[in-house]
Amino acid sequence: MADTKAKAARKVPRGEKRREELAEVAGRLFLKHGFAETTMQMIASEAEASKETLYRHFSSKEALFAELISARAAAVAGPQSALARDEPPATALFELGMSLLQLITKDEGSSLFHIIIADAHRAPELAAIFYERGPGTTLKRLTAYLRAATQRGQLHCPDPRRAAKLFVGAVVSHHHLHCLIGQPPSPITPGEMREHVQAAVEMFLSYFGGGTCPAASKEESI
Amino acid sequence: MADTKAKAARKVPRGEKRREELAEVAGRLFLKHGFAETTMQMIASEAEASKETLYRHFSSKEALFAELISARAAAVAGPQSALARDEPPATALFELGMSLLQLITKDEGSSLFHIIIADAHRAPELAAIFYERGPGTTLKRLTAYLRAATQRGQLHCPDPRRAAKLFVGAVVSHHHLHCLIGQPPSPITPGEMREHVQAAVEMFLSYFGGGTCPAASKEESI
DNA sequence: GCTTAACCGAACTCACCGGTACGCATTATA
DNA sequence: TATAATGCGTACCGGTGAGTTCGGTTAAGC
Repeated sequence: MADTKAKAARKVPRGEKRREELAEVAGRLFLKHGFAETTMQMIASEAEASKETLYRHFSSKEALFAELISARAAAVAGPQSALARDEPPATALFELGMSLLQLITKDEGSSLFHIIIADAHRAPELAAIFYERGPGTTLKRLTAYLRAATQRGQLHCPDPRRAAKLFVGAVVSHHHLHCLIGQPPSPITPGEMREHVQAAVEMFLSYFGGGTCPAASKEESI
Repeated sequence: MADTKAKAARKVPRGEKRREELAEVAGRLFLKHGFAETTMQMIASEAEASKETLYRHFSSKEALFAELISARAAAVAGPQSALARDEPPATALFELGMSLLQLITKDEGSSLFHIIIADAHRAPELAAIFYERGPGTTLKRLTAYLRAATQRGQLHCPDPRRAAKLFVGAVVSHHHLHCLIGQPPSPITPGEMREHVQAAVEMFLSYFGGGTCPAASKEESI
């Protein structure tokens, strides 16, 4: 008798479990539609809950949003394992570039950026958290890697932080803008992605390379 | 008798003049607060007008927004005179980079980007117009310049469009992100800006340079 | 099995905003 | 000076969404 209706079979969990369910649904909707276009009613309906339950677990829409977004901010830092493994520059940079580009063009990453930017004026502290955990962390890791590689003699970066900005920018910028604005025409093939990253790596190494790169120019090696 | 009250002195113009006033105020507010956070009442009050006057001149909020934003989109393409003058690559790229960076960090440019991105989902056709007149135009001009310079033997860019993306990205990306997110810590000094652009130019020329640049590497000059 | 806390649905308050209507003042023009 | 257009202030309509309330229901713990 409890199973006759299609959706009646669901056993509704209580407490923490329910909270997590709600959070998961809310996160999905916020990423998909943005803050303003997502209503508390939408979240409740999608989770087959009532608004009261939602408000019992989260004090306000603002609080819910902040909790979810800041929890996901770390995802934008990506794995970047190649930097940690101290691979040679050519492979480390290539791997980093690819993972960044994939992150940005993937739905989740792009949406997160999109939302943070759209709501930066309304929730600046959230934007700061996002930057620190995401792009800021990436930049710091790459800077550290470049500094270490320079000390090892693999690279020649007198200002590793600036070099890091240049590399990341060259790899990411154009496609990032396209994703943020909503690119209809160019879905970016994997092959195109590899070519772009490869070109950025070669350009970078031609200037900052210390000898490992075959096409590197040897200026005065002071 | 008409001058006793502080604001009573103002002679309110009619017709096209009034329309331009309203448009100017609306544009300022839209750029400052975004589409959703700007109400028609705010615009009317700020212009010392009434809502009815506003609606007499503009059919809807949407139409007003679209008219203003698309009119300003061209501003993001910038002057880029150095490219047109066929200057040597080192100076042309430096000038372009500086003008882009100034544009992006300036209030107006940054806000325009911000709004377009925030409302890309609601007004995709507006985003498309913006991209085409702004960044798209810049990219096309730079690509054309790089191709011409390659034919002149000043550069070696087998794929000028990709090279253009790499250069623009390296110059712009990091600071652009900061401005979009709302950077509290780094207002960017003019000196820092020059250094950054200079570094990007040198990196670019070390890979794509054809001989004019003093620090350029000479590979095979096919 | 009984109690209790969590859950549900639905209706409600409150505020805000886009857009409209109306009555009156001001200005340009003939 | 008469007239029509334009502008102003205010009140109003319709809709929407955040957050609350309440009576009834369901699951978990003892």
